[in-house]
Amino acid sequence: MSKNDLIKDLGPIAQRTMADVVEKELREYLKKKSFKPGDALPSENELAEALGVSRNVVREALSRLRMLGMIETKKRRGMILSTPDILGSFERVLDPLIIDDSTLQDIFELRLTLEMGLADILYLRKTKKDIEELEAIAKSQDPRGKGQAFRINNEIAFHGKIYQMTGNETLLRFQNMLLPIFGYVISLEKVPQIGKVSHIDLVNILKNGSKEEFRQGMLEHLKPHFNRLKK
Amino acid sequence: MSKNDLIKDLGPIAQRTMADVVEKELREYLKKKSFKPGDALPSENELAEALGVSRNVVREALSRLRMLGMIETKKRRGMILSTPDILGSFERVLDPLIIDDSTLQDIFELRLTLEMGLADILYLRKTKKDIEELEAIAKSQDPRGKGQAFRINNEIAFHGKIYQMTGNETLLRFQNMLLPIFGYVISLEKVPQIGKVSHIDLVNILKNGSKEEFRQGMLEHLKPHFNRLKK
DNA sequence: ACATTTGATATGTACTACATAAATACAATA
DNA sequence: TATTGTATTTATGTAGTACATATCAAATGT
Repeated sequence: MSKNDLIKDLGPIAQRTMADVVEKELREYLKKKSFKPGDALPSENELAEALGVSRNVVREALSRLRMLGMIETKKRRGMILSTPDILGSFERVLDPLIIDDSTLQDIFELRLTLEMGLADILYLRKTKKDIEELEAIAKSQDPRGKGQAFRINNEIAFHGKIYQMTGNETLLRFQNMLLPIFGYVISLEKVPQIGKVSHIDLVNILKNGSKEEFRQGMLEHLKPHFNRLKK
Repeated sequence: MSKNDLIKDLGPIAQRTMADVVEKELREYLKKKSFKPGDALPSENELAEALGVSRNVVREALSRLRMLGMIETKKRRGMILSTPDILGSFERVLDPLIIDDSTLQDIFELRLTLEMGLADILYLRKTKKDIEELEAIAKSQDPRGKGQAFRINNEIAFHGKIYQMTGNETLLRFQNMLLPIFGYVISLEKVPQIGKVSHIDLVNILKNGSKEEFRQGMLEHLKPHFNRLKK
């Protein structure tokens, strides 16, 4: 039996450190006690004693929760529970360089999916003012091209504006975080492909067209990217 | 001048601890050195000395990176860089109870957006076998209802299967993580609303209908949720 | 050549010590 | 009385030491 087979069957034993255990323990503790944001937590010493570990270990666990924004600490005042920024932790990890190819591809598709699903909420919330701003962005795009950098920035501005028009702050931030990865995957292609439907076309649809037309237009706009997908 | 005005003008000073700084420093270090997964890192002592902080602080920072899956540590062997599970950290924070209402609403909309955007990739990858499995799930739903719990589980199974059919592992996991929040927001409503298009209808469209028909069907299916959205 | 022992090394954990910030109480002053 | 200054206490932030443990590598023995 080869070593690889063994690894596959057994796998490495995930040896958890005390910090891992304490982190989990604390998380469950917070949940069980149903603390609300702003509530005070026991002191580090109390936690250490209660858990039977050194204050060191407790601090490592707390450091993690602090990074996630689940708790805030103030000197003397102690620690208080707070509402985490759910995308904050995401942001830290989202670097094309450290993510494996398969996941990169998945995220690429995730963004395409979002883009295609936006129409309904977009049509619910779009305002005249927003459309005008979007139009300004679309028109600032010189058809003869001002170089690669400008084109990419314009692309980002346009699609970013669309997300912003949904009025969904989380969605906007999320897509902003996905951008580097999207850009990275695209950059792997040699020849930049451009869809038949331009930004200006999309703006015009937004002005006069229906949701379905917009969705169809977006699909055409993103066609080169969809064509890239593997079956 | 009122206290609130003062807070608005000045705001609290965000005091960063050494662990915060070191975490950032290490992250940039890893990036700059362009380490690849598997590469060995300097020891804790070396890092502490180089940064001019105690090993304690370094460990708190490393503990965070370890939680994110960016590094793995083995005794004596030292630390190695690894590819983080991008959704892992997300999972930790995604609890309806600790997320503020506005973000909950955003995530609710995010899932609706995904659902509406799935059609293209779904039609690219769907197989006959998958559709049969989906049909089995849809048919297991007794129209007279077997109680709330069953209905919810069936709902989850059906939509989960659709995500799985896209062949996008990240997307599937992502939606699984969004489920509790989706469920939570729905549970706030008194009367459960059901769309005109049923699961079985959707399966039939998948069998014979076009992408656009599917999207329209999904919209009808999710209509009650869309109606809930605020303009 | 192979098995065993030994030593060195990096992480994991514990403990101590002290600086620092902040809340509280209390005294002092206008 | 209200504000300001001072002292005390307390919890976090940081440093440092010590040691257990696992593991790699080299030395040793058969």
